[in-house]
Amino acid sequence: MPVTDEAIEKIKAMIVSGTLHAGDRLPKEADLAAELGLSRSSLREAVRALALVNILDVRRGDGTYVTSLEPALLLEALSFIVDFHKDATVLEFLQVRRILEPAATAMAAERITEDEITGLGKLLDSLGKHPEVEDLVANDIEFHRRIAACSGNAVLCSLLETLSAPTTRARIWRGLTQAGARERTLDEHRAILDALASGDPEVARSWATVHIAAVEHWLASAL
Amino acid sequence: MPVTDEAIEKIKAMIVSGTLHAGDRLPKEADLAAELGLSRSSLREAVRALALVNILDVRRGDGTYVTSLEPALLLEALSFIVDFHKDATVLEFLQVRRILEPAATAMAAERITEDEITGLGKLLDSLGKHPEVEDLVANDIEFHRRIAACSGNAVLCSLLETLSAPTTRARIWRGLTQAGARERTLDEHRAILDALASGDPEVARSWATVHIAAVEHWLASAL
DNA sequence: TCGGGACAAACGTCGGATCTATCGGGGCTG
DNA sequence: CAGCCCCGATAGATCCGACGTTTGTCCCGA
Repeated sequence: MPVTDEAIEKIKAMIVSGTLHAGDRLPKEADLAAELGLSRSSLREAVRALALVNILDVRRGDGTYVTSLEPALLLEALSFIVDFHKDATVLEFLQVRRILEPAATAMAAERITEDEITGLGKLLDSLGKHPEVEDLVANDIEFHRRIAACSGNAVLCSLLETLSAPTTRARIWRGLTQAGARERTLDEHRAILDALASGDPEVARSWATVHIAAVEHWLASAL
Repeated sequence: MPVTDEAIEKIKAMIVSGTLHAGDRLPKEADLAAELGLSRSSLREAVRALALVNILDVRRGDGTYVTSLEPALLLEALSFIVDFHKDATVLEFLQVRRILEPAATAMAAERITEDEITGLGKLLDSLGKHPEVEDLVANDIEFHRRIAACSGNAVLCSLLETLSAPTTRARIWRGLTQAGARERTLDEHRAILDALASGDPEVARSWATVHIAAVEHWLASAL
């Protein structure tokens, strides 16, 4: 195994074992390199790799730190990976989203607060009656993101955020080509919000399912 | 932005835009470095980072290649990230798994073949009446993995595999401490298999839910 | 035709030189 | 005395050039 890979494993082990805690600062490159028994160049490769996946945070002129290691931060790196998937895989992502989103919405229905409901209402209101497709989709994403946040599960929330991204283009495309898609989206968002407001998980779940299935079916037939 | 990050973006762009296809070989380090306008050292950092997330495959003495970019391969990198999550987050992962696994099982019920059902039966039979906990958990993981594979959704399958890993220790711990947990697991696996064999998605889904909820409830009370 | 060995290509590792961003302290100024 | 500015120390950023090691290939001989 290359020394660089070894270094990655060692640093990982130091964090997982608790030798290094979240937020801790690593020894400077030269020292850490000596400690791990490799050159600074090789160590830098290891550090860079860990920085790409948000494990380490390198601050030029300051030092290298372990990040907070929060699920949201680490799962964010997943979006980098997802970017490499072409349209052919989008349908699979959408199917997974159709599984997670209704569940998250149902969970949110049981935990959401008055303030959050009010905020969601204002969010939907901020779009006019006849919004541009891009604005509609942006609003769509924000709407679902906030609901996911109310599920109380950070992993679920981050995962949904990541999975939603690659379907953005598909949603815009649909809004542009399918008649009635915009109105339908707006209506369904209202319905989801109503279900959340009345604290009804099952109705919320159903509307979320319907909402995403609409995109999914359109996409499946469009491909 | 550091030149290394730029290089990462550029290589990523080359792949996403189609300039580089899956399986393609990259120019040798020296040439690519010159092409991107940076030193070999910096380029190597970029390449190493992309290799960590399975975008690139570096073969010593041969060259650097773009991987197949299959969802399974790229999502595999997620496990590296998941390793950093401590027990506190395991419950959240388990909750997500409780959402996905029943859905995957239900999907599998509609697509599974006779051969696959037979194979699953043999898998369960391969455990004796009173298996060791480690063997039971290994069997458990394989059982669910095969079912997920039958869902026909590679993204879902990889995601489940990744999410299942961090809950392994929890499952072993449960098997060791909770009376009747082993028998219960065996019985539930049989029930899931029966539901799959009869091609009944809803029953399969329900058993899968029950199966995972059992672990979840135990873990929630044990923490 | 098959096998082995030598050669070349490409990645792996190293050490050091130089640049630059950041932080913190000391001194100047109001 | 408080606040601001400048400067030096620190630590990462980048580059360079050299050498080691592995792998793939081609050629030659049995």
